[in-house]
Amino acid sequence: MNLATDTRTRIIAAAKPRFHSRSYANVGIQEICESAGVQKGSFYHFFPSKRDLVLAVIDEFADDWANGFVAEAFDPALPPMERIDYLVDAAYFWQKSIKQVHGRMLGCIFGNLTLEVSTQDDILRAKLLAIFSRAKSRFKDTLEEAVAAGTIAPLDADRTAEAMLAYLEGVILLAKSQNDPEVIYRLGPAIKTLRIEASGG
Amino acid sequence: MNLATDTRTRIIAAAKPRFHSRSYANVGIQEICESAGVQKGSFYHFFPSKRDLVLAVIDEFADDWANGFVAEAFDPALPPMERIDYLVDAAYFWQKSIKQVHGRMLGCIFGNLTLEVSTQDDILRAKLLAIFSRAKSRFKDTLEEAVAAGTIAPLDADRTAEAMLAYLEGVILLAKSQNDPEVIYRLGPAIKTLRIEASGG
DNA sequence: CTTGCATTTTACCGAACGGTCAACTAGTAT
DNA sequence: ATACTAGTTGACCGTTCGGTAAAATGCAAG
Repeated sequence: MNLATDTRTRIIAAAKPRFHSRSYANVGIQEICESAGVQKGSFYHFFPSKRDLVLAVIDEFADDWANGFVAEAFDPALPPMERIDYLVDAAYFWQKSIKQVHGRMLGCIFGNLTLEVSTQDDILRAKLLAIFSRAKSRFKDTLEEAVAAGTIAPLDADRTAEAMLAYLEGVILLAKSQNDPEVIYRLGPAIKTLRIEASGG
Repeated sequence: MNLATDTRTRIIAAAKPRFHSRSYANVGIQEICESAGVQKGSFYHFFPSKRDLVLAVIDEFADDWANGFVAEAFDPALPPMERIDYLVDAAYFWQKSIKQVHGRMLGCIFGNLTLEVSTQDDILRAKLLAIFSRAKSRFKDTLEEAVAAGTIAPLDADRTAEAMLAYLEGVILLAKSQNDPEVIYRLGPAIKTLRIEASGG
């Protein structure tokens, strides 16, 4: 059972950087198996299909984030709006370090996959949507706390949270198009200028 | 020559909706040829490679936009900031009509392709980057005009333009993840709240 | 010692991939 | 009439795709 778990783990570990740096369609199962030192038959013992693999990969990336930068950024000890700054900074430094190692800016794997597969696979789309929903909730809670603390004027926290998430994804997209993480540094802080007013009371 | 031009045109016409609704890697040349009623050998008479086809497809989409909604939106007769509203509205209505016909929100082809291929093909990335650069310039000119007219307070027009473009792409990404163009309607107008202050005078 | 189960190996499937090639057709210019 | 050229055809290349099936292996419980 230890070995088995290890095989599954190795498959996911081999798949993660590949899906991140290329695309879903462009990474083959054979390549993943070779890199993980696993036979293809073994692969299909653990994953019914390629889609199930990418589902597991998405979960791992989400966990990495949740336990890493996101946990640091949304630290209740920080003043609410500083958490948002922290998150943007984290995205910047992460992309920058990836570029230093890999030579390219890889962007956000959730955004990448969303644009590639969400018209073709509703299960994948739903999974990605759930990730974005959680992210939005973090922003929303933070905004509500900031309003309660009087740090910012009252607003529609739900919509503004969604807008901020959109902006962050858009900034990373533009940065990827320039292969330059400095775009995040340049544009990221403006996330706090986004506002959607509360409607009707 | 008329017939030849027609073949090339038919190939591009067949390719456009496919690249838009699926992805670069997921659309094969064979499928495009079948849909266009063209033999594969004929395809390679007009396009040296698949990449050259998608380059031509990108150009056509860019022309469609430039001659369509963009020309309407950035009408000098409109007050500057209303042009930005117009563009967001245009994106909304376009995505909505695509969804009505196609059943799905397809998003922005430039954003889609950027996230899919820009780590794998620098020529495609450069082409996409050029498209984004032009879009940014439109925003920038508009912002400068608005500042000159006193409609908005002075700001860093270049960076704010880039931020607005990023936001628009991000909103479309999020809308695609929900397969719901209403996201654009909901979040789009907040584009005007984005501001990056001019640095150092 | 044996049964049973999880895991692994190996060979294989049909289909699709991007791209090539030589032969052929048709129109045009000399 | 002939030569040249743009366009078209259809067969073909080797490779890779996601996925399957059966046999072999290892291990643990009865």
